[in-house]
Amino acid sequence: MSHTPGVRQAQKQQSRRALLDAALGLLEHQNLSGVGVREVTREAGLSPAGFYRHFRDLSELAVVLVEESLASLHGMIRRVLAEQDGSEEIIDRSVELIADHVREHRAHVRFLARERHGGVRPVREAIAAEFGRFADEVAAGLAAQPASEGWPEADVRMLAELYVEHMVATAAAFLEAGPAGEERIARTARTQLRLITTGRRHWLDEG
Amino acid sequence: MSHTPGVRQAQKQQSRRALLDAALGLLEHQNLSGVGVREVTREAGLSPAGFYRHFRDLSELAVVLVEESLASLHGMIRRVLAEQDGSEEIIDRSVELIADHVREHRAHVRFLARERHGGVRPVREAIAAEFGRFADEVAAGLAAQPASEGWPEADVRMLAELYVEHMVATAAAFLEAGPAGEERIARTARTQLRLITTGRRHWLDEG
DNA sequence: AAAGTCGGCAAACGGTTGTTTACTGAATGA
DNA sequence: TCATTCAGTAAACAACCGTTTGCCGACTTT
Repeated sequence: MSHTPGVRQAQKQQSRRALLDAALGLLEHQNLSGVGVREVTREAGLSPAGFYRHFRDLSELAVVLVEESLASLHGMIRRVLAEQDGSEEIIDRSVELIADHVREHRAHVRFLARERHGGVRPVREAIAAEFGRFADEVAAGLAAQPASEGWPEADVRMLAELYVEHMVATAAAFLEAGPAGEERIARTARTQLRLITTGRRHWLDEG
Repeated sequence: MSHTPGVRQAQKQQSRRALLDAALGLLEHQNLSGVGVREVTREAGLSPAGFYRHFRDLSELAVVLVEESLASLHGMIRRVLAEQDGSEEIIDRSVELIADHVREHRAHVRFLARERHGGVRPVREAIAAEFGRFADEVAAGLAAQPASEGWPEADVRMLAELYVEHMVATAAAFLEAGPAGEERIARTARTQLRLITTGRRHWLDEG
């Protein structure tokens, strides 16, 4: 096989992917500050030096992981917002979606929860930035709902942030709980969402 | 000086304190998985071997730090709950207390936020256990308030967990924000608390 | 077919690490 | 006073670490 352009690039991408996957796997049980270049390359089946053909740094690799992790989360939030209003069913469905997401992307969620306040500045900032965009999107979705009529923009934004924060907390709780405690977490999360929604319905009545 | 019993113990406690303080200092900018025994002893002014006269492990030391960190937080929550009900002023005061606490115990708060989902199992579990006790205390405080009359115990508990989660999130946000963005964080936190409180007031009206 | 590009490798660099060992000397109790 | 305890030490251990170097050989372009 030769003279077919793109083989080189494809092989390189494959190694790159192997590095990213290996790192994500290791990060499920360790901190970013706890994994090393050698460890990652060992797991990926490369030589230590090979790492530097792809990333300058482990934190550079981690920033890529951040983007990938939140891309999948983004898809989820879009599905939630597509449905109508703050009704009872949409709450059940949201929590179920979060649970599914944690089951399917356990490593990504762990990584985000772990490094959100972790010791590596650039990674922390990347996560914060993505979460910000995330809240923007939620805010836009909320603003489009009838329940938000007459709401000041700032209030919509703070509600969005509250929802995002709650979603992250719920996802983290799912992570920690075994399949046994899953239902308990879900029930609590649903009730909390119902309470927040109650507050939302009566927000303009007072103050 | 001699023959005065207790000198030995006192000196040992002093070294122990030095180790704990050194570790806490280092943990302000690094992950627990990122600091080493040698690094801590160097900072504390001990020889590496000296560490093992006090702790078996770095994670054993960290668990002690967890307890110390939450002891100070405990004092804070007691002050908040001592005041009356979910009125407007108590919300302002709570957020102000959180801000103060972060200013005064920055290292402790950083440590908790960082290791809450960190890579060291025993530390994670210690933090989770303490946060649980914490929520218990908040729940007890809430149950004693008139606003909780007629509430099922489970609902009080979930409200307590929501408050605790929100408090932790707020504290973490204060950490990340420079003194400039502090007021923005505080304003958002206050509004969110007001919304939750609104939900609380109308909780029994529906559903 | 020849020349160039470049991803991956082995090896070496100087440095770090956690932990154990045998020891010293001051605080202790008899 | 004398024997004992024990916090702290220096030194050594083998095992790692991140990063750079020079090189090879398969892909790519001309």
